[in-house]
Amino acid sequence: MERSTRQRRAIREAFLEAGRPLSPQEVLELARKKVPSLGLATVYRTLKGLVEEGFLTPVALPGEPSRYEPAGKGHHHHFLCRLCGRVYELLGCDLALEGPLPPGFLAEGHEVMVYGRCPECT
Amino acid sequence: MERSTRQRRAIREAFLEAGRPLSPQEVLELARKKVPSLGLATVYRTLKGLVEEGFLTPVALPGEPSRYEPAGKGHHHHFLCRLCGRVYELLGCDLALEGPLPPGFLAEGHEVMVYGRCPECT
DNA sequence: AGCAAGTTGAGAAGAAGTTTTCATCGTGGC
DNA sequence: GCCACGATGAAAACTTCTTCTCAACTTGCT
Repeated sequence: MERSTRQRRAIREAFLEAGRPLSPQEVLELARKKVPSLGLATVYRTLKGLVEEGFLTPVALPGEPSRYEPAGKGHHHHFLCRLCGRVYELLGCDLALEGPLPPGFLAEGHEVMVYGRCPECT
Repeated sequence: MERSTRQRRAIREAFLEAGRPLSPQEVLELARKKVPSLGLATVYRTLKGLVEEGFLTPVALPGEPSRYEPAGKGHHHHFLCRLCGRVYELLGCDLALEGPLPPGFLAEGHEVMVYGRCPECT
């Protein structure tokens, strides 16, 4: 059976409190505020479990370690701050794409990444 | 001084003939048709050189090894075939984004990846 | 409280892509 | 054609991220 441990609670809370996609390293740092002894292996194990159980979904980015965010949000995209490396969620999607493709191509989905500076790094 | 070798010519030609972004592995396979003894280390060395000299630019994608494409093209995006893994260039950019950002965010650029099936994989 | 079984932390190990090492080869200037 | 020096190929090493191992610890049930 799956147990509720201090570590798992701390990791879940980290996501709810951060309100943005987190990398395993960020999860480690945030959750250590509550459970200082927390190890990286536990973070990875727990992330894996939370993805399988449907609480989180992975967010893949080019040349960066994956982030994770609470699942169940609608279609949206992300913003990566070039200074601090934090990822934020962008609500909605204005992309009217998936029409002007060359013949023979069939679109099944898309990802948009916006790069720039976040409010913290102005 | 920088020499013109069979290997480097083969790698350059691979890009001109492929007409799409190539991964180091793809470069190896294509260029080996002309220089069968070609090694992966040479591919990486040459790619690095071609990027520095401005002939190629890297194309980073989420969870995939970087592709490279001839530099100097205008702003455009890419299509990744989920079956064969090939990347194609999409001309133009319909993205009217970079306006509806939350306050405090400053956009400096963006990337769009479209996923689906390419003509080869229908 | 007692205990079986799941969980944890630290370090080792693994995976995947990229770079370095080094002996040998090839290019281009003379 | 000669030769210095850059380039090559194969394998080892390296990076970065992720997973595994295992002894020690917790949790949840009784």
